[in-house]
Amino acid sequence: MTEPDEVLDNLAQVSFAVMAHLSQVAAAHELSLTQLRVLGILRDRTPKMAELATHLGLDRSSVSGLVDRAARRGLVSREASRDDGRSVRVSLTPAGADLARELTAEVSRVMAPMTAGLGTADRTRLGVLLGRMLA
Amino acid sequence: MTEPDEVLDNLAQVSFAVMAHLSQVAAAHELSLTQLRVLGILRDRTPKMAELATHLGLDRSSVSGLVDRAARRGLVSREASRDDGRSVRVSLTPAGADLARELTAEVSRVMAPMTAGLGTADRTRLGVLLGRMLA
DNA sequence: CTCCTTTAGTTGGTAATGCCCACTACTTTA
DNA sequence: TAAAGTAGTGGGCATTACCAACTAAAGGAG
Repeated sequence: MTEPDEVLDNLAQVSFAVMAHLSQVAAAHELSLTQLRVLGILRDRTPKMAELATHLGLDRSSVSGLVDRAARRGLVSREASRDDGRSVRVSLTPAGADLARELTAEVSRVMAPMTAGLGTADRTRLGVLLGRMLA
Repeated sequence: MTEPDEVLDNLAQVSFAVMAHLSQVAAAHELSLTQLRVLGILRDRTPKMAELATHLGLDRSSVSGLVDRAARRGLVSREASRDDGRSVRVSLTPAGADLARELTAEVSRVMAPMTAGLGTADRTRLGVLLGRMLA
């Protein structure tokens, strides 16, 4: 086969499409893709800055500014950790949680067409296969 | 079920993992994700600036600088279109083509572990399902 | 054939991203 | 208690990507 690898190629292609959709939703709310991601992460977590950085695959200093800007918009807040005077926990504000919910719904809506061509069974199968890749 | 949508959720998750891998390969060669993408696109195309912009989902002005920087590194070149004195065609230089090949191989290598947990049959099935989404 | 409009691309200005490095402040270890 | 390590911030930098304004080249209407 001359194919570099069809699965990986398709996977990359689809991933770019997903990113385009996510960026679109983010942009519609004046957010960057990273900010959208932050809100998504904070939906079910309250990490320290360093943990958030690891999660995002970014430098700590990058996350500082990121959280700064999100905080300035009233979407997240910092709370000093009581057990460790150095750390800071980041969490969603009520407004941030509202926005996160809204974004989640909108992402579902925007991404839905991507799997529209698959039948119910195939959709499920895809979900399982993707889930297996995350393990 | 409280799940918003497992398929889409997994898809987004996997997509971020893919992006992380691609970014990693790009960074190893002092390239941004977008630059990597440009090289990938130019592997089998010689688009005009506007076409490249559409393909990337970026503004024309963004692509100008992008191509500038890639050209400064000797990876791509601009050629004036003969039939339309306004357009410019972008193509890979030999060095750019070499790098693109190398990047392709490296991406395959880096991404391979993602599908390692799937058997041959499931791998193929996944490829088909993803391919169907691109149609 | 000349105007007028449209299209292709670049430039300049701005905000955000994300890196590295240096720094402060608080822990932990020795 | 001193030294080493860890958490987070801030400055400096190049890049990214937007918009708006611009130049140059086609295309259309009269």
